[in-house]
Parts: sequence; C-alpha cells; structure tokens
Amino acid sequence: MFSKTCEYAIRAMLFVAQRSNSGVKVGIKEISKNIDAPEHFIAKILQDLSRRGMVQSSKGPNGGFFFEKASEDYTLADIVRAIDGDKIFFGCALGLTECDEIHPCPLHFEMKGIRDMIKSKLEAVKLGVFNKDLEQKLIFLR
Amino acid sequence: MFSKTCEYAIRAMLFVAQRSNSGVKVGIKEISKNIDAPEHFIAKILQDLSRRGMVQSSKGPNGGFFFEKASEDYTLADIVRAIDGDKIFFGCALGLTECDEIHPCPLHFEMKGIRDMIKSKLEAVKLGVFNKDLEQKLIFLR
DNA sequence: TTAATAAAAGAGCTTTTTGTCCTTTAACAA
DNA sequence: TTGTTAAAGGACAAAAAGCTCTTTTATTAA
Repeated sequence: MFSKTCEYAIRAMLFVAQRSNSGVKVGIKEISKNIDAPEHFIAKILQDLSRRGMVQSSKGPNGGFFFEKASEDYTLADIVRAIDGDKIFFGCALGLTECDEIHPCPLHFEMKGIRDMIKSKLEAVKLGVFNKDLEQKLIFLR
Repeated sequence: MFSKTCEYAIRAMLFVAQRSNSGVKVGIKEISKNIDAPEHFIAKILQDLSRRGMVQSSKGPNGGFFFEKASEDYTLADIVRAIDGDKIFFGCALGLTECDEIHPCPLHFEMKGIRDMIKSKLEAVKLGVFNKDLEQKLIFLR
C-alpha cells in the first residue's frame, strides 16, 4: 500500500508528534528505537520532511526533531504525498498510463471508490490525533 | 497498490480470457502488443501462472495461451495472491510485524475496512466477466 | 574558545524488482 | 524426418528501493 520509506515516515512523524506534545525534542536514536526502524535511514527521511518544513529540527546538544504548533495540522495524506506522490490516490490499479471515465481499465470504477475512501481517511487524520492513545499504549508504532 | 508484475498478470489474463472465449489461442507477441507490456517479461509471468494451472498453454504452430472452461472461474484475487501474496489483504499499512486487534497500529481499524473491501471486490470478479465489455471496447487493457 | 553533541549532507552499498537475451523443448506440418 | 513455430527455462542486466557509513555543519555548554 505504502512504500517502506513512507511507512517509516508516518511512524516517525507520529512519534515526534506525541513527544513534541510534551514539549520535548527527540533525537534520531530515540525515534529509531521507538518505531523499530533503521537509524540512518529514518535520518534521511526526516531530513527530507524537515526541508519541506513538515517537521522542525535543531542541531547540537538537546537538539532533535520537534513540531511547531502549525506542523501538527499536517495530515497523513500530506506525508504520503510528500514521500510516495499521489499515485495511490489517483493512479490506475492496472498501471495504464491513461485511465479515466472515458478510457477506463476494467477496474477503474471499482477502484475509484476505494481510492477516494483512502484519500478522505488519510486527509482527515492530523498528526496530533493519536497522541493520547499512543501515550496510553492503546496503539503502537512498533 | 499491486506490483508491476501483478498489473501485467491481470491485464494479460483478462486479455487471454477474452480471446479464449472465442476459442482462440493467443501468443506472447499478440498479448504483449494488446496490453502494452514487455514481451519477455509477460512470458515469464504467464509461465508462472501456467505452472500453477491458472492458464493453459501449448507449444508449436498454432500454440499459445488459452483457458479451459474451469480456469475462467479464477478470480482477480487468485491472481493477486499468486503473484503478490496476501500482504495487500492482511498486511499492516504501517509495516508493523505484529498488528492486530490487541496490538494495533494507529491505522489498523481505519484500514481494516478498506482491505476487506478490496478483498471482497477482487474475490467477486472472475476472469471472464469483462469479456463482452472488452470486445465492445467499453473498457481497455492498454 | 574548545569539546561534545546531534542533525545535514554526500557517497556508496545491498537487495528486490523489473526487464532482456539466448538456448532448449515440444508440437505441428510439409 | 526435417524444418518451423512458439512456449519453457536459465542466466544475466538495469533500475529502483532500501539501507549504511563517513564527513561536515550548527549548536550548546563548560
């Protein structure tokens, strides 16, 4: 469904969101441990998201990744779009380059609804909404 | 959503289904042209599906791929399972190795419904159902 | 102002996926 | 039986995805 990179990205961002909520910055090592993902790899991914302004970072002692208030308004759909593009929302399930209402693949109409559902669900989920459930260990990132 | 291999597989099988319906065997070249896919690559894919008995083939002049009656009862879900496995139906959207009702990832419950929909839709579609629409060019494989 | 810390950046490696090519085997027809 | 056709099989190549390592830069605190 998502690329591995995108899975890591979402898990990392949700983790930073939760910790950032308590006013703390988190380093790569801590993120890596808590979401069970390769350290250097998620470093790259967060670097990328950081350049896009979707997460903030600071270097040096007590540095790490964190969210400014506004950043918590990003949705899962934003992350997916940043990492995987919008193929999952609009691409053809059978890989046709042209696939739409007037030139549909056999699954076009069946899949339309599913894609729309995925899109609207991911667009409805802001990064901060899982903070409490994560803290209470009702849901998990690893 | 599906691997490229799986996209080709579905398109190739739907094409064979339609032609086979008219009692004709189709060669790799013709399939390749009609679904716009690399010749040698889909040869491999069909070889694989043929070994599994999901499509029939014969060598030599007038040889090619075709369906025995029973083969038209295979569903798109069967093809997907044969090529990509059942990750798309049961895997965790965020890539957790353990993700279920008692140890869910943040998206577990949201995604459950979507996965079930995909599964039931693909399981409902037998290979032959598109034959007429394909013939009438209401839907396309390239 | 120096040492320590932690992210940024760049280069490179490994594995998987996708795609190609060549030889072999089976079927058929002349 | 011999030549032609078309799939089967094996080996290999290219590209993308996933992952690692090392150096540089910025920040902080002693």
